[in-house]
Amino acid sequence: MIDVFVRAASLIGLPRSIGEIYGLLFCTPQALSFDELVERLQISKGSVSQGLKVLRQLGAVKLHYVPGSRRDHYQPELSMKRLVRGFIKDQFEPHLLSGSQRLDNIEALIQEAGDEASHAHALSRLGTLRSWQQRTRKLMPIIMAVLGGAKFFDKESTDQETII
Amino acid sequence: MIDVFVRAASLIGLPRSIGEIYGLLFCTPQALSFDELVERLQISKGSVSQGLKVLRQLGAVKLHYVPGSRRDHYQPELSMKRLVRGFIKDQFEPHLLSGSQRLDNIEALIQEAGDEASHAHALSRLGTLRSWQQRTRKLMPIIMAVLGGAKFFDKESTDQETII
DNA sequence: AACTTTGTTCAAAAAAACTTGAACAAAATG
DNA sequence: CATTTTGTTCAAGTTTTTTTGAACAAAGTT
Repeated sequence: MIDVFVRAASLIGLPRSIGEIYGLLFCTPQALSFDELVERLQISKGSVSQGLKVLRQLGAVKLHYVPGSRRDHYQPELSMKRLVRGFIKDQFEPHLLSGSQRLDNIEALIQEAGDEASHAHALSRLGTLRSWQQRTRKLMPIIMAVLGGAKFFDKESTDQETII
Repeated sequence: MIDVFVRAASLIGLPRSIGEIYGLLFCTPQALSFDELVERLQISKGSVSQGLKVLRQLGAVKLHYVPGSRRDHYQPELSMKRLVRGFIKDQFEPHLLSGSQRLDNIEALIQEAGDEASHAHALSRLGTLRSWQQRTRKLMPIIMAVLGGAKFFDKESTDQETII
């Protein structure tokens, strides 16, 4: 079963160890401590520390207080919506934001150099990029809405425009 | 501008060279031949060959016949919808399909071993995985619909099957 | 305060991914 | 049919990413 998460992790560009950690937490009934992860997965403390750091950043694991123990215990986030949101916030949004800036820079560069004809083509392609970016932005909230179980697509509102 | 595509490529787990190839095709007004890609990007024939192979598989480039030339010429796919569809078809769907199988295998394993209590927990988590998978499946056509502007979600068919 | 427990950091080692280039195949040309 | 053009394949080299483990910091115990 852990293997499912190792594959999923690699699918979204995360290292094997992170898949293993989340996978074990997902499978295990109780919250697990740092040491238990190291021991049961047979990976180094360094990997577990780094892996948990990333998983916390993504919001994929939560700290869970265990009475009578000084160690941190971890539980997996089980809400798909929150998992996806964490991933998008952490991995996609930064690129989208810096992307806007970069496109503006490119526009400036186009103005500076090049002949008439290539100007026109370059601007046209820049327009394509901008439209892609805009559509990506529009898509995100829709994905979140679908995962959240919101009822956007019922008989009352079948029109796409009202959805976006 | 090519840099934009190099970053985008690495974001979705594709190597730099592929981003460069698509990026150059995207920027250039005319279709480019194999040789022109090698020469203008200063990368090896091997990389260009491999890169074009992947881009063709993804449907991200199209062959473009140039009269009087024996060489293959390439043009970029500019429709975001087709680009995304190609990516999903090639990179996601195989995982989803094999994932279903794998989950069935896991269910069989759960039946075989383990005590009463862990049984219950394992089955519960398996259910979570199945629900994630199902929601992912439902999401794909919605994404396509938003990108394509097709009106899939009318009163007659809100069901996923009719869309695919 | 000295000692133990718990977890982080980071340089070096190991593993994985990517690129190169030479050998090879396929098809057109002379 | 030999030769040239065009593109693919794949083993070896290079680069990048991931993992390890030892040194370190922080905080709790005795």
